[in-house]
Amino acid sequence: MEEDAQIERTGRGVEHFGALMPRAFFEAPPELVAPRLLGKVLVHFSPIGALAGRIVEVEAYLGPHNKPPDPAAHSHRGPTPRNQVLFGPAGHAYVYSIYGRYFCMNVSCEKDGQAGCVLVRALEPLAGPNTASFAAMAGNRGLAPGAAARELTAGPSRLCQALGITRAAHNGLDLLDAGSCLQLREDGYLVSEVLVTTRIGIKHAVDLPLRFALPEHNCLSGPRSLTGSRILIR
DNA sequence: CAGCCGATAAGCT
DNA sequence: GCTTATCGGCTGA
Repeated sequence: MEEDAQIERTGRGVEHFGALMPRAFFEAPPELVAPRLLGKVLVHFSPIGALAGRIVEVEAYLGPHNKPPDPAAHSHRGPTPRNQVLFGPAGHAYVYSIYGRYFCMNVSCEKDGQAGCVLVRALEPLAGPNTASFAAMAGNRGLAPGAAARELTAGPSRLCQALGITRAAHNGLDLLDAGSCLQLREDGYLVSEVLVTTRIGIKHAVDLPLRFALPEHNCLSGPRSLTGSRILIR
């Protein structure tokens, strides 16, 4: 079973999810990386098969070198055992547990030595209804195979649950390595317009416009009343 | 649909 | 000892 996942992540069929993303894409400030990460594909080559989603909502968290600082970021007070991945090279997974029950996944940004990351807040499941992959993601969430897509992956901890992402298995993994079971890929999906709002669920720096999403996508998390401005990218 | 609330434990001071 | 980048169930409109 694990062999199947090994074969699938490097062998034929993997190109279905597009090409591995380049490291340089992430060696930049998170507020620039975050909007451009929308539309990209997160894949987990799990023991039960490939589980994937298209990124539709993210938030940027800035490293302590920033002026002004970002007190909402885990890296705000410098390196600790928990957040050390954020101070390492770009393109790695920072997975942490929250409220004792859930996980959230970030992608490290900036070059080695500097912190900064993008929190993945929502995905669109890359598997249609009535597929085995969709049923597997629903099952991971404790839902019936016919559940709505947004019930699977709208929310940072929901998407970790759906894809089977955990701190023990995935924290620190290189997301840009063909041998990793967790990867970021780009398949040519084009994003032209991005919704910009304040971040969700934080107590500090609540007014910074660092949440980015595909406008009116039905898999977004958070209150629908949260409005913001729109920007054009590329 | 919006708003409130409790669960539950790691991480840091 | 206190905080917390969440979720799901409940209430009331």
